[in-house]
Amino acid sequence: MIDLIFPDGSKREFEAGVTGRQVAASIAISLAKRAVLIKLDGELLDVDRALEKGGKFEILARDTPEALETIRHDISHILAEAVQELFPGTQVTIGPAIEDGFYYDFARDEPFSLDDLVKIEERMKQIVDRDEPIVREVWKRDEAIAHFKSIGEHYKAEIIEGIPAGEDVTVYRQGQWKDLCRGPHLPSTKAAGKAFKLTKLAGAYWRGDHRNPMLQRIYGTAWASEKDLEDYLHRLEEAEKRDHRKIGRAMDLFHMQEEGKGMVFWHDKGLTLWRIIESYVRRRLDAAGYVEVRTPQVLDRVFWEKSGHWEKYRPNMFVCETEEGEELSLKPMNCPGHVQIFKFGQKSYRDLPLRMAEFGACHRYEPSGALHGLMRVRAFTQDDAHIFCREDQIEEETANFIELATSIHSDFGLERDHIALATRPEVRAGSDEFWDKAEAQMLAAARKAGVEPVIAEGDGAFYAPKLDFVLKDAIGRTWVCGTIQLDYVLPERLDAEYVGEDGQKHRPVMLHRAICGSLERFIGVLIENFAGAFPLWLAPTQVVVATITSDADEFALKAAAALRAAGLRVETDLRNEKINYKVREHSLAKVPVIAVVGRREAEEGKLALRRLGSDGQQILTLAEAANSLASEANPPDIARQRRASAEASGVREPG
RNA sequence: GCCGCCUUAGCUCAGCCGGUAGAGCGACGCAUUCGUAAUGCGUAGGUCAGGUGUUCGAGUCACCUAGGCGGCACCA
Repeated sequence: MIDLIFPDGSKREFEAGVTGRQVAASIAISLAKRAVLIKLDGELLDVDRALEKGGKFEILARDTPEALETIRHDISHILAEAVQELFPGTQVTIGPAIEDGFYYDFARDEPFSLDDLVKIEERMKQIVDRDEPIVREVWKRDEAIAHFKSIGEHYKAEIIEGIPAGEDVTVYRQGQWKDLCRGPHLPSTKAAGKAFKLTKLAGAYWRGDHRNPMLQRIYGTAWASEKDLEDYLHRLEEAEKRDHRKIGRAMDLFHMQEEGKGMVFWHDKGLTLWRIIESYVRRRLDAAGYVEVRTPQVLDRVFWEKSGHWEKYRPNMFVCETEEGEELSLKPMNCPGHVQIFKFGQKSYRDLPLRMAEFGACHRYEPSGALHGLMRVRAFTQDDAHIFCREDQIEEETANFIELATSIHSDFGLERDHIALATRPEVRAGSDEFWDKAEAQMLAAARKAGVEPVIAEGDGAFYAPKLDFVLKDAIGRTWVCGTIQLDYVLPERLDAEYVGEDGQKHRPVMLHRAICGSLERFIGVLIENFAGAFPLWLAPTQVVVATITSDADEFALKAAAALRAAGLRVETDLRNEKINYKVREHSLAKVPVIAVVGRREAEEGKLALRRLGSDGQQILTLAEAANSLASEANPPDIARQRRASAEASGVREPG
């Protein structure tokens, strides 16, 4: 007999060998019908699996997250079955559930086509209709290897060969088709449902290693219901509309072209956005006690040899030669330059922490396949800084940085999803003791700032752990913006030192940190976050003064001048077009405020303000409009200052 | 870099079985002065990404190159 403990805490005895479905039936027939999986002591099992031991027991229906993942996994198997039916000779490899769906990797000489995808999808639906029972079988490891080899499934055989000898393996059978799989699965192909769609064809290396052969991966999405599927496809469409490459062109922010792969041509509107961001960040850094520097763009090879980049990073560096035979490299990063400034003259412990910032233009030769709009480029500007400090200052500096970065991200409307602590990678410099210490320091600093980081195992830089800021945008997608990395290595390599209280020379520690990451990428993220509809303080064009008739031209020009004098970025639209047309055009261009001027406004000296996304209007005098828009257009840090000083002066006032 | 797909007017896209280039938007011109998301008419605009080949004939077929897109690998 075995004891099963139900979620409500009640306990019941069952015969050993009872199945989840039988247990469910003992409670209610309807429950047995709905049951697709069970959970025993946290482990997911097939609903028809004979239970050999007792424990905490839960019956899962189709609408649970666990079932959804299993549905996706089932459908990847159905995909593999369909592919092998339609394309005999294709070898299967692996096919897991992933976020929003699943994929399956196949080995086949002939590439699949998009038309094949349609056929495969039809066949998959037939397999679901066939209602093939999905049955778990336990095989001897060696028999399984022999079996899969005999049917020409060499990748499968290789996978099983990785399983320790003597262990049994499980094989799931659906109809005539079998696959090595740990499970669990739903009871039959019908249970997987038809709320799925094959989405893309892609290449992927066997076992994720570029030295291995390339397989063909078929991606799909799968959901518990048709409605969820539709919602997902709709979300995809919405995300596509936000694509920064599309919006960047539509809003005339930037462009890229063939001759400058991975390089951005910033147009005036895009650069306006850039300048706003840069000056905002610069103000925040000034206020946080940073100094700003600028270091050379191109430096002699000798320099990079000393820093270690020539050896480690050479393939990613843009190198050039001069007539005189010098070999130079564009800087791929700013750190070695900053160390030179630190080393210039003598530094004392009194100078620490020294927070050295640079909006540093860097060039990296990224593989062509990695380039992606503004998100991954070859020429970019980091909002970089290095904090030179003593070891006992690491914690406080890191905690302060977390606060600063958090505040800046939230000013840009980006919510934090989590902070990741990236720990020691497999290939690394330094002893385990060093890593224990460094990881503990970063963890303590995060906690000091009130943050519990999510551990990202093995994601650290080769020289030290780091904290990465994972932000969430308006539609829930996450982006990594901002990082802080602890570095004991570079100060050592480049021989940076300061004189301590004891009069002796000491090695400083370096904290590499960025808040936006690269300005290019950050602007890309902002474009997608706001779908181009920037808040007033960021909008490249804040106000368009649009006339209804040419009688209002003179006043419109006067109004535009007055708004500009109040510090706003203003354009005029005096074209001989209907106001409907102008409103539509500027709305599509995501201009936050359209100031409409007709004969009436011109006579009364007023503006009719129309906000993007609303059809109401606000009639204000020119002076009122200039005042209220100008104050609304203040960057968040300046707005806070104004509020604070207003409050301070308010306190002093009597009464 | 690797696998697959794509590249036609400024933009978005049609173009069948190979027969010599189309639309909408935009631009420009004219008319229109019209109160909150598209006024009408007209005009111009193309070495069909580049190259080589097959063919009487190539936007269309084949091959090569480049760029883009989707993944993979990469992102010290």
